[in-house]
Amino acid sequence: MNNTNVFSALAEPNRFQIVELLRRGPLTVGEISERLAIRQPQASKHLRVLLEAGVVEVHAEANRRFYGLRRESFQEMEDWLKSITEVWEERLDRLEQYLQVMKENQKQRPE
Amino acid sequence: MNNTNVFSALAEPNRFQIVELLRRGPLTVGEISERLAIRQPQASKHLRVLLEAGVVEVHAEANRRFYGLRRESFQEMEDWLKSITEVWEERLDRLEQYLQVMKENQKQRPE
DNA sequence: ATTTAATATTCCCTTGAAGGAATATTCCCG
DNA sequence: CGGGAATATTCCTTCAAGGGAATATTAAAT
Repeated sequence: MNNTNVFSALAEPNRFQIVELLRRGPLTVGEISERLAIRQPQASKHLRVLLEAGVVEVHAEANRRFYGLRRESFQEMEDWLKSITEVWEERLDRLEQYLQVMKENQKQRPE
Repeated sequence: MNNTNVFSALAEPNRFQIVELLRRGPLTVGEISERLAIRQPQASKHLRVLLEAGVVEVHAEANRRFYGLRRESFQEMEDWLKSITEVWEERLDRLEQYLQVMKENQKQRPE
C-alpha cells in the first residue's frame, strides 16, 4: 500500500457512503443511487473511481451490474496500518519489560 | 470513523509520504521539507491539513515544532477496517462450520 | 426489430485544492 | 532591543474533480 488512489477514492463522501452501503453485500447501481439519493450517472461515475482504485469489484448479471467490496483492498489497508502501529506495540513491549525489570529489582532490595 | 477528512488528508502523495516519514518518530518541519524535497511553506501547509484531520500532532520546543503521528487516528482507522472485514470473517466461520457438519455426516454414513 | 430498463459516457461549468513567491509571526540569542 | 532561524500565513494562479443534463450502450422482453 503506497497507493494514495485508495485514499482519494474514499475521500469523497458519497463514495465513502457507497462503501458503507456495500458492507452487507453487493448491490446494483440502481439500488446504490436510490439509497444514496444521488442521480444514476453520478453513482456510475463514483463506482468507476472506486473500481479503478480497486476498492470495489463488479460482476454483471444480465442487465444489471452488482458492485461489491473487494477484500484484497481492505486487507492491504489493514496490513499497512499494522505496519505502522506495530512499531508502537514494540515500544510498549519494551516499556513493559523495563517496568518488569524494575519490579524485580524492588523485590530483591525492598526499602 | 465516518471522517472522510482523514482519507482526503492521506490522499495527497506528499502527505502520505510525510506519514511514512514519521513512522519512526516525530520530526521538525525543516527536516520534513528537506527529506521530501519540498519547500518549507508547502510542508507547513500539508502538516496543517494532517493536523486538522487528526492524523498528526505537534509539540513545540523553542523555535521548532515537532510533528508526530497521532495514535488515536490510526486506531480509529483500524477499528473501522475491522468492522468491515469482521463480517467476512463471520461468513468464513459459518462456512467452516457447515463444512465440518458435512464431514461429520460423512463419517456416520460412509459410502 | 422495436421498445424498454439498467448502466455508462460525454460535455460543460463551477469550485476547491495545491504550488510558487512573498511576507508575517514566533522565539532565541547576543 | 535588534537580528536571525524556524515556521506559519497570505495572495495569486492553475488544474483537476465533481455535479447536472443529455446521450450512448447493452441486454432483455415482447
